[in-house]
Amino acid sequence: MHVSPDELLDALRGQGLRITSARRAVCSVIAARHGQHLTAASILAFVEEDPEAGANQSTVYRTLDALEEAGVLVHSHLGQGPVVYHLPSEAEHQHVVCHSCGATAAIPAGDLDDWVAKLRANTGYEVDPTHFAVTGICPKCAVEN
Amino acid sequence: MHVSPDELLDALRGQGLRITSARRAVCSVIAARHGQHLTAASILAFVEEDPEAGANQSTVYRTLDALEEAGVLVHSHLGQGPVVYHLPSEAEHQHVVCHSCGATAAIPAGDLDDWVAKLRANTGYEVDPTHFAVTGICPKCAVEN
DNA sequence: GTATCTGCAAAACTTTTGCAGTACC
DNA sequence: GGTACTGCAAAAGTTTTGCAGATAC
Repeated sequence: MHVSPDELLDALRGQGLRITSARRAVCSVIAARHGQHLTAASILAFVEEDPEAGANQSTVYRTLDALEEAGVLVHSHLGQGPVVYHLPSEAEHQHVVCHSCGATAAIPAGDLDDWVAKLRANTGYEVDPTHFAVTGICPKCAVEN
Repeated sequence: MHVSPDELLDALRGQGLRITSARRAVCSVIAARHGQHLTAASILAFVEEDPEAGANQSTVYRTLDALEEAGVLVHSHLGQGPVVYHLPSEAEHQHVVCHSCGATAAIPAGDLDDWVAKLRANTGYEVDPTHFAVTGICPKCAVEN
């Protein structure tokens, strides 16, 4: 449930990467907003808010890539918009996006375990069903139309 | 299995839209390449190949939107790249994209029917699992790593 | 005749890249 | 000290938009 910036930084260190103030700032933002959907743009905005940290857009993207490479961050595609980043522990859910109102909901990913196993058996593919959202119509919009 | 350009054009007419040479050209391309994954860029390229038709990029996008609005075309997100367009009858499958080599495979969508029903019962969402692809590792890349 | 459509060009949006300078280890 | 990292600015790739002129009905 808790993730400290240090755990993220350690993961970078573990890859032989250097610890810089920009990376510290990005990791702090991610750890502090644990559980939220963060886009690269929002991470950049939070980082820029901190007067004594700050990081450039490209540095943010490069840091996010490094964190994914280190296995302590994952991203999901929610729709046509930008990618959102999560800590892997939060990835154990699937996103549903209403294509009418844009609302998103989280649904358990465990329901798909059987399907994933079947797919592995039938096709050899090992899939991650949470990487992309699923579109649909939310109950509210279904009633209205 | 067969879709004629006229069926697509009729759908546009049904929405009170006008039939123009640009729309005719786009519909012909889509009907002719039935079963293929078409991006807006490839549709544009095919349309431009026809010396006596032709359409501008923005017209192609606007026509694709109109066809989706009319319910005779759908699009799927295969990954980070551009969106691909299908006729709805072809949408009854799910795409798996290997995040290592980029290969895509089609898998039956019917396997997800139970999950879709469960989701409807539990959350009220009516989802379309085929709109987004699923990422995974293909058997070949799994062996190599 | 008139509302709709088209082409053009430019912008919007997200992400990537090249390069010269800076900072970590 | 040397390699890795950063910032900047520009580009890349896809999609959208504004607007003046053309076209379908």
